[in-house]
Amino acid sequence: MQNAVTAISERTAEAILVAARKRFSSHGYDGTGLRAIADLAGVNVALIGRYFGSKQGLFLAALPPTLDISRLMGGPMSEFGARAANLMDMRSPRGFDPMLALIRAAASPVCAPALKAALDRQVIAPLAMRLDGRDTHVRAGMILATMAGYDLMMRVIGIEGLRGAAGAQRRNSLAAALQHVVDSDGGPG
Amino acid sequence: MQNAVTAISERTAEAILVAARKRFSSHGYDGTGLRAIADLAGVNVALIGRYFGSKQGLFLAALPPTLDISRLMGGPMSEFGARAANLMDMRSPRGFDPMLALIRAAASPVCAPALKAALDRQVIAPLAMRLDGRDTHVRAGMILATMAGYDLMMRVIGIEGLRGAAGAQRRNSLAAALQHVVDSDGGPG
DNA sequence: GTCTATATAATGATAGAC
DNA sequence: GTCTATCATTATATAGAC
Repeated sequence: MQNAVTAISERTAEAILVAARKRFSSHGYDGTGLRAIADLAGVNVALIGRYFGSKQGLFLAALPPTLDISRLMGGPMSEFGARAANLMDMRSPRGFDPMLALIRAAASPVCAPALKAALDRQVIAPLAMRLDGRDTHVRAGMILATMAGYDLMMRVIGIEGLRGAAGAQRRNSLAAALQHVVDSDGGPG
Repeated sequence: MQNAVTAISERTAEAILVAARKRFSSHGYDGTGLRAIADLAGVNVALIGRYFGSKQGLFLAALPPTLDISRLMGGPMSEFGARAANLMDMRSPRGFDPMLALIRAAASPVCAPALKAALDRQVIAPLAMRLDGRDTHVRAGMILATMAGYDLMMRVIGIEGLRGAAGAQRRNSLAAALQHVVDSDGGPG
């Protein structure tokens, strides 16, 4: 099925998306130029305009679909903290990482609304549904906030307090913090 | 005391710093142009170069000195969670906010090292010293991560799970999460 | 489907008049 | 101390050749 305006090469579009995710993930939205993406994808800059219309269009096509928490949800909630901490620890420091992309792109006012919509629908809602007790949406928000804050401090900024410690200490601390939110019923402390 | 190169107006330098903090706080480092800062400060663009050398020089002069946690530390650690949650809730949505500036500027590779140094020295170290038990630096890192993640999700992105809830629920959830890290001794789960 | 070429605007930075 | 003027560069976006 051909596009109405111009013919489309599926592999070119995919190469642009892959490059865009890498670049947005490592340099944020404002810090990323279309030329850098095009070079990384090995295609001409003009093709980005042809395929995605604008920089913002490319961002919308690249990032929100990657916010998938199925691996996080696979298992009992009594082990959520440990499971999440292990998943966050296993990721390679290089390449594309949806959480890093999210953190770095959030700085841009043009990205925040799209991220908000995607997070509410694809992360908060399903996560809240798995929580027992009160204030499930607030606690789901706190879980996401804890994971994002951990990545911000550990991987984006790299504070010594976290990076200088043993991996087991980090995992334990993160797992405990997450599990505490899961297990709490949301009532006042 | 005059500068070696050119004469200095203290009030002009301060106006530039104030404007830079506001702008970096709301639009990040890459999303902020020197002209926007100059306009907001009511001064000429060229003066920024004269006073701070470069955009990076201005950032280094503007942001790190504002990372002050003395108000957070004033009081017993048994009430740290509630105190922090209240402080984070009281801030006005407008104007300069060091935490928002930190979150939005961290996206830039040129800013992260300076932020890391400032956070390690001015936040993690004094906070870890106030914690009892084991792994004090990791837990101090988790406390900072939780607060930053909360602001990222609540104020920068504004996910509905947090923003759509009553203030008391948010404060309780944040306070409980922070206090749990303070009270834990750092041992495994 | 992909390219060259370009329009238009904004960027950070600096030289030098006043 | 502050300004005008301008530099070289880069940005996003488009028109149109092939």
